[in-house]
Amino acid sequence: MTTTKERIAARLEQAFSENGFAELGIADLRAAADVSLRTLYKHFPSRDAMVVEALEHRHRRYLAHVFDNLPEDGEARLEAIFARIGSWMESNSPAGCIFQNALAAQPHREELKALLVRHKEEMGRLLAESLGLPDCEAEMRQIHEGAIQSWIFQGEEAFAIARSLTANLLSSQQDACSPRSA
Amino acid sequence: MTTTKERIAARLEQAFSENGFAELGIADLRAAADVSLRTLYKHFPSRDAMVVEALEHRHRRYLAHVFDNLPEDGEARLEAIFARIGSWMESNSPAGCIFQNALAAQPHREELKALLVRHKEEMGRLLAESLGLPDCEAEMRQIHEGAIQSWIFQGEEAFAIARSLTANLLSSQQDACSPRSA
DNA sequence: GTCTAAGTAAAGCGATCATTCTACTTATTC
DNA sequence: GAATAAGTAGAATGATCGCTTTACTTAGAC
Repeated sequence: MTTTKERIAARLEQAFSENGFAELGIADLRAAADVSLRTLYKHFPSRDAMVVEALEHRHRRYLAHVFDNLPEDGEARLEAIFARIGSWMESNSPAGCIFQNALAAQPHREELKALLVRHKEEMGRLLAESLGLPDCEAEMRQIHEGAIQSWIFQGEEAFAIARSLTANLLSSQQDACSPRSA
Repeated sequence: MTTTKERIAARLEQAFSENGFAELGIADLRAAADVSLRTLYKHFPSRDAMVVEALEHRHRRYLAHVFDNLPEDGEARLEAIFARIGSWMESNSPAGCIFQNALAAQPHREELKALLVRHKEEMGRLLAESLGLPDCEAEMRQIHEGAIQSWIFQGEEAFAIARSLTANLLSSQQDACSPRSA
């Protein structure tokens, strides 16, 4: 059972991801949510709250898409992860990472920055964990970030490059990943 | 001699980089530019044009900051490049890459996307060239992107990681960089 | 069958938006 | 010293903004 609020959040997420956070007014969001203005404000007290809930919804959906039911084998897993990220961008992110886009629209809102940081940290943690690189969270965070942000101008090639940068990382630092202060 | 238009463009660039592109109205831009409304519109026919000119100004200034008078020695050069990018972010980009932020605010404006692509491609080209990796433009574009976009949540560590990813790239592919379809 | 909760449609609110316009000042040039 | 160009200050415009409110409908629960 999906509640009304969840259904609205899903539609808001999609609307924001397609059009960014600056151009959509309440009238547009209402139309995208396909509810009356009164119902919209009943579940979300303000436009700012709609942004937050859309990001929360996005976070859950992205993690599930990338990490649920990954293959056991290490090499196949590396392959699968970047393939899934690629398919996500293709079908869900025509304008890039919506956490970055939300913060770009309101750079002084600490709440949005906190959501961005939490999202990116969890991605780095799960990526490093999934690939057996427990000491390379920061590296994986950064390769992930480079891949999805480059996708806008690099296209699918971005994920092949991310895979090869990750392979370099695996072969160069099989034991320790930390000596970055060199 | 700097013209009035250049002086205004520089101030608009700074205002946009500090506050993003969604929250600043014409009144704010006028105040940041420190000119009258009439003068502002005399040099820039619309708010959209102000955004474009600010990005053009940014592009020139960033390239000069990163690539002018680099050391000859290869290792020192690698060091210097990421140090300069780091100092740029520190003092010029409190909210991240303004090309990405401008497009995030108006994702359907092809003009802004074209400016972003041109900027990122030129960065990849000059980075690869400077580091003696002529076949690794795409890789350097992506490492650069990962570094500056991670800076928001990763801080200065992002540039140490970018340096080490670049070092991995140098040692793994000293001759050819292209076999990405593996 | 009445009560309550949750929904629709849409008018109204004051504020703010980008842009244009009027009236005036200052500096330079011929 | 008149003409021109480039500047200032700020009022006016009509559209749009986020949000609230009124009036009405629908569907179960007891």
